[in-house]
Amino acid sequence: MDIRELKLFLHLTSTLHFGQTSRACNITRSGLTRTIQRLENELGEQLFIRNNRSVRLTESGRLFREYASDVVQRYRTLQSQFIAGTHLRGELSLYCSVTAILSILPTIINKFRVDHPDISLNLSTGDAAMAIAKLENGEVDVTIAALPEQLPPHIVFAKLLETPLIFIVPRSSEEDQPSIEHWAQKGVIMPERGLSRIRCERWFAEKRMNPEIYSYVAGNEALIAMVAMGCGIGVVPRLVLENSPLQNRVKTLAVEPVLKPFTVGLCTTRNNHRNPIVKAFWQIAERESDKAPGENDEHDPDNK
Amino acid sequence: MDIRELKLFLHLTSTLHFGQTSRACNITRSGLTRTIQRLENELGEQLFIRNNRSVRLTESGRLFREYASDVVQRYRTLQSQFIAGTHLRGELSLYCSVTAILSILPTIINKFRVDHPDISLNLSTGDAAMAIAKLENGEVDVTIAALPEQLPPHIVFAKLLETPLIFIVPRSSEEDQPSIEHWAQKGVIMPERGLSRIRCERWFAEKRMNPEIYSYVAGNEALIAMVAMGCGIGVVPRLVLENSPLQNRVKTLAVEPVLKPFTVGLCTTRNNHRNPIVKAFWQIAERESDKAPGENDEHDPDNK
DNA sequence: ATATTGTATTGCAAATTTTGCAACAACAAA
DNA sequence: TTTGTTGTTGCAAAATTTGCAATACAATAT
Repeated sequence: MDIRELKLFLHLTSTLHFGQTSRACNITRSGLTRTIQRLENELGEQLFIRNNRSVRLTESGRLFREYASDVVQRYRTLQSQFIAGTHLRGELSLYCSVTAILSILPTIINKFRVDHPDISLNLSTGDAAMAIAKLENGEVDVTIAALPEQLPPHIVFAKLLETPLIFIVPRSSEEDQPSIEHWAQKGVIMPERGLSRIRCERWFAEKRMNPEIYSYVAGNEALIAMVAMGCGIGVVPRLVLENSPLQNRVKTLAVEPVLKPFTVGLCTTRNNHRNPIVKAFWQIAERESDKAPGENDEHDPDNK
Repeated sequence: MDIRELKLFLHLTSTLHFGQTSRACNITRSGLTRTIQRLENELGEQLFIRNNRSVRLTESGRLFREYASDVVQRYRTLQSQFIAGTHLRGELSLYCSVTAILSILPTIINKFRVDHPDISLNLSTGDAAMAIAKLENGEVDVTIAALPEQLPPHIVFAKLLETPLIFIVPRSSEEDQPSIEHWAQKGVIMPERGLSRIRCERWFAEKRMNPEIYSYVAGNEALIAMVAMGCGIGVVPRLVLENSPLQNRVKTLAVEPVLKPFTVGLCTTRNNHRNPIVKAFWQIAERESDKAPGENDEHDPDNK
């Protein structure tokens, strides 16, 4: 019964929906089921009354929610106390994907600079695919980037937000032919590499489509530009599109099923995670993302 | 970072001694070391400054002690709330060894009867060696008895107190010949079976002594009587001796090393542990034993 | 100096627990 | 009936925790 499990429980009490909570907290549905079963077992009390159609909190569940919420709150306080004890001074190097910079980063950094004026931030940006490598060879302390398909075991990850991956087409195109099949024949602008590419290819593969690749480009901005110019259809995180100067030159295309969304979060190595400066940053980031949950969960046919 | 680990940490903050805490909490020293390391790792804060000679709480440790103590306290409250919710009514069957009856049981039962007047208690006593079996075949709900050498995995145990196992000899014996060797030659009154017998035999084996067995007896009272009558030397839990009407007819013999003490505690099956009536009893028992820690830890060369 | 004792830690393998995937079961909607 | 959604479970892989034995280290005794 650790903090993580309490958080899972709390989230479930708010959604009353295993699927939603499991997606929001990046755990499998079965994992969540097992966690709840474990809690119920340890407490010897049923927390939820549930069948496959509805989930309801029991009276014991309500008592336990009070408890869990108190403990989580108390734990946050403890962590602040740890940090408050020492005046931090030094340097923190961050590596971020563009998606990250456009969303949660400004809020975090503002707060961080106020709380820790004597820590100088060293921010670099680049391909999210490099993030883990940069952590591993010690080039940076923390990264904010999309959660990769496979996370190495010695890396700690904390989700900050999620943003859907969407198809975009030129705005000026014929209104009467919005089908994916049509566009896939005309040409696809494919990301040179990275998660979007993997997800995009997998999506076409699952649809058993064999799209015409018009070109490979590196960087989401470049991709949007290509699409805006009418070269074909492309895939970008919605967050990037919303912040692009070209956003009104393209329009999104609804597809079924949706692509697996991007999960953006903090990453660091287990070792770094103990560094007080990193801890301070981590804590602020988590707190800020809790405040502004941004775009969360929704849809995911096979639940990751 | 679950309740058990917090309790271990709290105990260690009070003893500042890994050996003592590990013995008191029935865990190996290495297990305790690992637990503390785990906590420190998860928090990213050093909790104790320690070398092989001294253990000192750090500032972070003090903060964490506050936290741990709050959480443990809050957890107790939660459990009371669970129980307070329903008025319990029914039956609870208990099986106790004599050692248990003589020590903690009266306190527990008094409290229990006040808190749960509508639960009728069904108390039976007998050989501690039968305790586990009686749980397994469902004859009783809970037992209070000495911790056996090997605890089956589906049995839950909660330590209540510890009492040393001591050698006793007739009081009227010659004062000038207190050596074990001498007595071992004169004759040993051996328990017919059970833990005392195992411990006693092991003790002689480790000393490479081959004592003369005068007789085998069943039951500690019988054993004390035999010793009092001058038939030889024997072994009993101190708690039993202290409550024996014959206690001034025998005297204890200090030996080196001491025998491994008896650990008396609650036992039930995992299943029973979820039963509300059992939970109620369990909770009161734990609370009462915390209040009156009785005779705790002390000596144990090779740490169990 | 050197042995001895008491104490915390660590290597290692065994035991236990947790996890994820895939299959399943239950129920509702089409 | 079929289809889709949702929570649960069997099973095996992965990760964690545990205990034992060995080690490391400091203080005391020899």
